[in-house]
Amino acid sequence: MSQVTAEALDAALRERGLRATPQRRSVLRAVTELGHATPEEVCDFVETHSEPRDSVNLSTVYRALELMEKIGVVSHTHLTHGSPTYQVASHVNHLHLVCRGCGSVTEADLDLARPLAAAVLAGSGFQTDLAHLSLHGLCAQCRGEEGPGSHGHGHGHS
Amino acid sequence: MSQVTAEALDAALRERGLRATPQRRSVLRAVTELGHATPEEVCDFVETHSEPRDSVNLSTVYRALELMEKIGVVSHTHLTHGSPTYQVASHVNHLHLVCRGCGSVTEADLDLARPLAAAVLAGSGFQTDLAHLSLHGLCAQCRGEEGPGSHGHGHGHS
DNA sequence: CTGGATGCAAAAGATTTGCAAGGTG
DNA sequence: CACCTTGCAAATCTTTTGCATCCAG
Repeated sequence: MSQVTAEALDAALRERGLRATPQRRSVLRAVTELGHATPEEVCDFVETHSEPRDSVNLSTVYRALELMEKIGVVSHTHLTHGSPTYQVASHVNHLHLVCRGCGSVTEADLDLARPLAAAVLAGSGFQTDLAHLSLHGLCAQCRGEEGPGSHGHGHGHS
Repeated sequence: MSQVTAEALDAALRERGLRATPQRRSVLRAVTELGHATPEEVCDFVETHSEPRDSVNLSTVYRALELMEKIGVVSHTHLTHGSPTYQVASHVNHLHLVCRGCGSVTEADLDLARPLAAAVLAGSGFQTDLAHLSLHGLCAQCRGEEGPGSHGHGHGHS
């Protein structure tokens, strides 16, 4: 399946004696539709796409995200300096390419990383969790702008 | 070069009209000796390994780290949820393997990731910055403990 | 000397926690 | 009905800023 449904969440929760609540479903829906989002973005999304009375408290979002990650429904990655971003687990068979130029996040086939994971496992006995893998660098567009011939860093920019 | 010396820092700074100060050298030394460290760890290290009067203020550490990253002397990675960790740039030919079990950080040869970087570049035009690459997962030891037969975490699936 | 750098304290964010009230099973 | 969840507010932590003072060049 390529989409985590409310029922799936529901089931996963009950399996563990946890409760299926409307807030948790809202959070999951937000993460699903946003693709990848920080706790705050999730909060905003829910607030925007529901009746005012259906908004979810930020701390509840944090708790829901942490819980859903624990039961494997979502996973998180560090895209930038600030907050971590969450994504639905079914969305996890992609590498995340985070551009330090424009901040964009694109995806690539996870299979590309399997050889690396295999090599690391063979060499160090370390089992890579591919769901958390994100590559930082420059997207095609920003590469053009920063120019290949430059001397490197030091371009003032906060 | 396999080690960033105080003189190298000095030079890199002056080249850009910036000033070489004892604080910046202390920070660099801390990062060098610690291998990888958060701003706070750097601060603690300096405080521990110098006369009390030579300690560096935390905000100075933040500023120094940011500056040194900009001029390419150090680079940072997100090892865990919390603070980012910095490492000297010359120390960058390693992959970081971050264990979610014990929190340990070990290293592996960066060359292992070059094929991946090449594939991503070819496929998406995205130029991976290998200096920022870290893999999350379970180290050999923790794999043994969490054991394949355990109830595990979110291996579930969607 | 001059302008960049530092320390300090306060400001701004991000995340967590305690607890009473509310809702799910 | 029992107990997990939520909302809210306060407590923590982390990172950033404003400014007067200090020091490298």
